[in-house]
Amino acid sequence: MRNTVAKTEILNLIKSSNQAFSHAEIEAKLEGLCNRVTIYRVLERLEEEGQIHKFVNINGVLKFAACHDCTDHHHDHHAHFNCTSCGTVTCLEEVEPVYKVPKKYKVQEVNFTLSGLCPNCC
Amino acid sequence: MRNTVAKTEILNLIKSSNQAFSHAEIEAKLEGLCNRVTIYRVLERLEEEGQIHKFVNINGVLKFAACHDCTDHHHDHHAHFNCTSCGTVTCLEEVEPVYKVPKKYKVQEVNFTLSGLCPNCC
DNA sequence: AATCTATTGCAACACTGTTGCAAATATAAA
DNA sequence: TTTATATTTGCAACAGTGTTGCAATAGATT
Repeated sequence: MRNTVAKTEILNLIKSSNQAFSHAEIEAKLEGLCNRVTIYRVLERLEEEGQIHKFVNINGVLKFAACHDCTDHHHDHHAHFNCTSCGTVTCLEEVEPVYKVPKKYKVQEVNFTLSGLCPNCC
Repeated sequence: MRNTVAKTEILNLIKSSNQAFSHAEIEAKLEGLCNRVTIYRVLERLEEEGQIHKFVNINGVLKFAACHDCTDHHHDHHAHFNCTSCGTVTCLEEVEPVYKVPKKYKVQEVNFTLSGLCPNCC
């Protein structure tokens, strides 16, 4: 993947935080640095590179967050916390659910999103 | 809540299955019985009544499914399985994740969605 | 049958995300 | 440094999901 201003800025933004960002939030932070479509495409490539991972928040919106212990692709199944008051979504890297599914299902991905009040809003 | 044809049909549809339905799927099954906005509003009321519960699937789309052991509101935290091949979403009533979150977070809801291949698509 | 209130249909809208295509630009090679 | 080329970008247009206001309709109760 080529090095471009858009890529650098978006990656810096995401890597600098343990929060997950939506496309709209990234667009606001970039203040017109690039077109909105470009943001979608950069996010797609960063995910393919394994630098970020994406998931759906409780409102059905895609969120993007930095990968810390991933190699070429996202592989851990940590939980995310979605605050219903301030809207922030945080990676809970240390929280992984334990569960047991009937063998007839072949599980490939896991979305485990908790919601409620974050420490700031409690 | 008043008894209307739309309410009856939508509730029958959802209760007759252990699958979760999206708005679009319900609209297709009802074959023009009522307006699409009505479907959204009936679903909203059925959820308030505790007859169905809703959650977001892996594509960010709302899914609605019957409540079996709920009283006035949905309160269990069972898993859902989203098949990436046929798109169906199934309630796994017997699967509940075990996890531990730092006390500073106040968890109110849980969305635990597994995805991969369902028994039919394996 | 009359009344009141909940429900419905319609139109219009906001938001999220995607696609095709031409123009611009990063990178590697000459 | 210039050239070549494949990637990236901007633009316009679009599809899908979900929401709102308002007037018309239809349950339920009297």
